Amino acid sequence: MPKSIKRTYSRYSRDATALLGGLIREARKERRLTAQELADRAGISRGLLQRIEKGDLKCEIGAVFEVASIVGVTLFDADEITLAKHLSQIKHKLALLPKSVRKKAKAVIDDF
Amino acid sequence: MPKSIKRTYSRYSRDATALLGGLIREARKERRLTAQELADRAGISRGLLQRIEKGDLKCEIGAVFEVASIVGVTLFDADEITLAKHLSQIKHKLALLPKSVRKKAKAVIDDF
DNA sequence: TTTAAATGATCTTTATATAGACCATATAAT
DNA sequence: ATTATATGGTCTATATAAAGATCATTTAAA
Repeated sequence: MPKSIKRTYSRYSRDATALLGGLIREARKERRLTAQELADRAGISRGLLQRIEKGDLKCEIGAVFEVASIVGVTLFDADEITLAKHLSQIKHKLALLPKSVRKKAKAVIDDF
Repeated sequence: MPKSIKRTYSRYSRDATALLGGLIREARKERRLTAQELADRAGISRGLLQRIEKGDLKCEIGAVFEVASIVGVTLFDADEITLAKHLSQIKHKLALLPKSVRKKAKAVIDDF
């Protein structure tokens, strides 16, 4: 990372991450798990769980999804079977699409 | 990070991340954007976009959500208004919950 | 078929996310 | 009210994610 990373995030990204974190926190409390307990189960530190629940955009998605699934917050509101089905469908559809996206070589000069 | 991080991920986390990446790739191609173009728009490198589309669990969630929203892949299948509403609802519900989770001080000895 | 472009992969450098420890505060239960 | 505990924050060391460059391969279009 040569130049320091200063990403900008859209409102949607910020809201979505904050909502996900809030849902996780709510689900954790409903299940009466302490932050430390949930962090242990997910194999992460308590500090990272705090950031996830706060909606910090700079957490790795794997850790977020792991915590979410432990407390029952599903992103695709899908059970495993449905999720796997969606996954195979996507792979199938992607196999049918062109492998690479090509731009038109030249713009059409249509106004002479 | 004293000890090297070797996280384990559940099948759900892996599938969900892979599905999300696949949906992003599909949406990108439908919109006829090259990987470089999408990466530029999201303010990330092409390499990171590649990992996101492959379903790499170790990408920051902010970058993933940003890319997803650019190509129109919504996680909460919610427009911004609905998302904001959910967000405020969550905050409200969290305000009503106990601030900290407490364990019962002592186990009940119920078998004498 | 030819060719230019898109993709996939690898490597290096550097910024940074994370673990783990610590401390202060808040708070639930006694 | 007291007290033990959960939470929130800070700090340091270190593993690692990301940028950017490069190269090979694939592939869509001419």
